[in-house]
Amino acid sequence: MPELPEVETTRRGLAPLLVGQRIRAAVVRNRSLRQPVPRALPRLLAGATISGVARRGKYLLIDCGGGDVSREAGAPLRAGMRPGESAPAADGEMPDTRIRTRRGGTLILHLGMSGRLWVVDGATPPGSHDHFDLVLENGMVVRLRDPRRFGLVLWCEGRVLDHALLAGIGPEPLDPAFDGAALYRATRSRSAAIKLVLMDGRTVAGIGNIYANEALYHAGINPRIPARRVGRARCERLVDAVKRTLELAIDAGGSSLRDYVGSDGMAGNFQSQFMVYDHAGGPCPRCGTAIRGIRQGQRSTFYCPRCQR
DNA sequence: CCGACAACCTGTGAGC
DNA sequence: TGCTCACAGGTTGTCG
Repeated sequence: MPELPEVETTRRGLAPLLVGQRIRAAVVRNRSLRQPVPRALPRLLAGATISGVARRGKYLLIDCGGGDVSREAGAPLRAGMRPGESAPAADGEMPDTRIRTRRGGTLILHLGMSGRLWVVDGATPPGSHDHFDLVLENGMVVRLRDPRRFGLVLWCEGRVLDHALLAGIGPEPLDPAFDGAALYRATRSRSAAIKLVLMDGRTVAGIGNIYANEALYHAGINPRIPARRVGRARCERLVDAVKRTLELAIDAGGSSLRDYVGSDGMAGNFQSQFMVYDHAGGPCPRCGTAIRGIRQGQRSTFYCPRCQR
């Protein structure tokens, strides 16, 4: 499910619901994801205000930097205290401004192979693979479901783009800085197949198996060609195809995000526009030749042997 | 530096 | 029906 278009679709769905909201609690039911969910996460998140929902590659970044100035950091909400109400300062003392300004940080989420974020109400019982909840003061719950547990839930203080997991990622594919010249430069030393290099996050962020297959089809490039042998003009074409494919998929709401923000949420339907992915043996939409299915780097590759040279 | 491969984990569908 | 196997949208680490 989650490649860049699905993560972006999720981001766009969540952002208007989350930005400006205060987090009441974080619930961790299973810490064993790709990396252990930090033990301190519930403490760090409780009381934080969400100031933004961003994306880098396939990582979702929930900015909790909005200072929590209405109650003392670390102090639990007292029973009966209304959300947003200030805790009274200890008798006679001035409130300590140091602890009233939250340090802030970013919640880093990755959906792995099988992760999804849902918005449910607080009464919805969690399923067996619902590992993490973000409970908002307004009662909404953002729930992470990830059966295979290749996903991530991490916390980062300071500049999140410098985080070890993000620092080495290549340019955003939809950024103007990712152009034919950039891809050409990045591939000169790469003898691996162009499809594998395209899926390598250091080359460009967020291109997974589906969209690597689709973009190479649209560009008319054989996925097995060594990257360094893809010339200037073909790099231009490939970048155009990557951008066009991703934008179309985002417009379609991703490839299979169903009900991710409740029962009336968007249902992505980009699957219906796949030209080659999962179409082995079927006819090429352009020339009718049978789509070929092969293995590259332990992933399935699909291409038209006639249209892609 | 590069590339090939295994590993992490659960669910699903095909074939017997 | 039930078993076994291959494979699934991602990433990281190890080895040669």
